[in-house]
Amino acid sequence: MILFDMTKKILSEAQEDYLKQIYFLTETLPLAGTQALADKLGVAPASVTVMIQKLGDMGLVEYEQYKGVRLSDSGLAAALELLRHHRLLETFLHQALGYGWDEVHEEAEKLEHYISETFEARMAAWLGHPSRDPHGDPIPDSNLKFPLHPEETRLIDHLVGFEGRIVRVGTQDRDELNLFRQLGLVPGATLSVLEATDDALRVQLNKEPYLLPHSLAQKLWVEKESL
Amino acid sequence: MILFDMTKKILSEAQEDYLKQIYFLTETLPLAGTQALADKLGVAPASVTVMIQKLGDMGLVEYEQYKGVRLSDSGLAAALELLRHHRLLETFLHQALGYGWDEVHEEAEKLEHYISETFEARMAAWLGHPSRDPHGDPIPDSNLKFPLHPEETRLIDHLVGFEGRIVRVGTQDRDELNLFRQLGLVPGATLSVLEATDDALRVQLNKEPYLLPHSLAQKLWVEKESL
DNA sequence: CAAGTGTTTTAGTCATATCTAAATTATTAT
DNA sequence: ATAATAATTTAGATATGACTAAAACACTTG
Repeated sequence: MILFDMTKKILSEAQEDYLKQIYFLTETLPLAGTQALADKLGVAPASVTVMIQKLGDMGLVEYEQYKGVRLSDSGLAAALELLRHHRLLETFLHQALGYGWDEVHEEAEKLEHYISETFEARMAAWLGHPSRDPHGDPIPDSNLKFPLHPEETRLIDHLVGFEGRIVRVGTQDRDELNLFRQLGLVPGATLSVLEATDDALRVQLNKEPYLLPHSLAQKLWVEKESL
Repeated sequence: MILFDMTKKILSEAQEDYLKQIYFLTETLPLAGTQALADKLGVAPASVTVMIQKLGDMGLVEYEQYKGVRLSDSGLAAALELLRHHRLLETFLHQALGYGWDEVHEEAEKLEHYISETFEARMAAWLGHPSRDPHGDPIPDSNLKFPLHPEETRLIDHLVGFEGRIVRVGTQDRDELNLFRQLGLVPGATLSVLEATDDALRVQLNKEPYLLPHSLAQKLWVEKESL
């Protein structure tokens, strides 16, 4: 006899934000540390400790004193649900309401906590169930599985001679996004790598050569030109 | 020298909900009472007292002990801003995302607190700056002035022989909305009053006669058929 | 106009989520 | 291996917004 549906979440905005940042930090590291979380969330480390203890009691994270936290299965589901909300919202704001790609993040950041499952479903349908948001970031499907993009690679990993198409611009920073946009470095743009130096990449973009510092090239994902 | 922009509000969801209910209650009465607010908001009277004291300190309401509250100018502006958000959202959810008119209220109730001014403006533009929401309720314009609908009258006030068009269905109750919809009593429908009894109105709607209890007729606003 | 009834306010608690300062644990370097 | 440094946790406080119980006020009725 099921007394409570554990899949149904009643989480506060703060709790969801913690889960989201734990998700991002544990994409690279095995555990998310207290200090790192405090930095990302803009709160004091002591606040993080208290909150992750609570999230641990709720079964959303696995927490080891002085070590760090990782998401549990239910915590991961909550984080992915939130990520789906965020990226669908970004796409919808861009496509339906004409938001610039530098404007979508801030609005989605707030609304992601408050839209219903109905809203999520209707946005997805309106958009034709997109698999990427305006920056090219993948959108988990309604079962919270990521779409497969097996050809996606980091521009920085490629050698001279590579030709392909930008599929993803990995930053949320408005100034940086505007810079990418200014340079034409947006999803769909085609480029080839002309030369690689220690701290930059010379690329050809729409017939024009550009010198692309590693700091920027690092944030671009590409696919080999197919067809 | 202006230190703070008092027009820019940083109100909590709870505070906004109080202002909204004070607004609705003072549409009919000169002051909103503690008990009435408690009922509308689903909280204890003691909680209302504390909150309206705080809103009074913030200059959003005029509060007299044991008498009740009314909105100040800035409180009214905040309430109307919220009402604009709510009704634009209802219209947008209906028009853009295909929400039924019985579904829009609940979603708008939450989102109204969290959308930006940008979102408000883009919705309004997308919709062509509508002056009514899906139920026919008027939407304050961007200066928070209500659109003029001088011909709008209550169906209940009309005599036998009246012919006109429904412009507004004044309820948020889902079951009641579905009933109105079932009967074809929606904004735009034309009807005429055939007969008036003590507790009901016989009306003709799309060639079909209906017996409309006062409890329902009370909630309909109409305009005389122009053109 | 005084008494009783019902509404409103005050007082004291609780839960959430934050903070600072102090104490504790872990890591790094000598 | 120990001492210094850095990260983490605990303890105690604050703000918001809710609660219950008790006190204060206002209205209505005899």
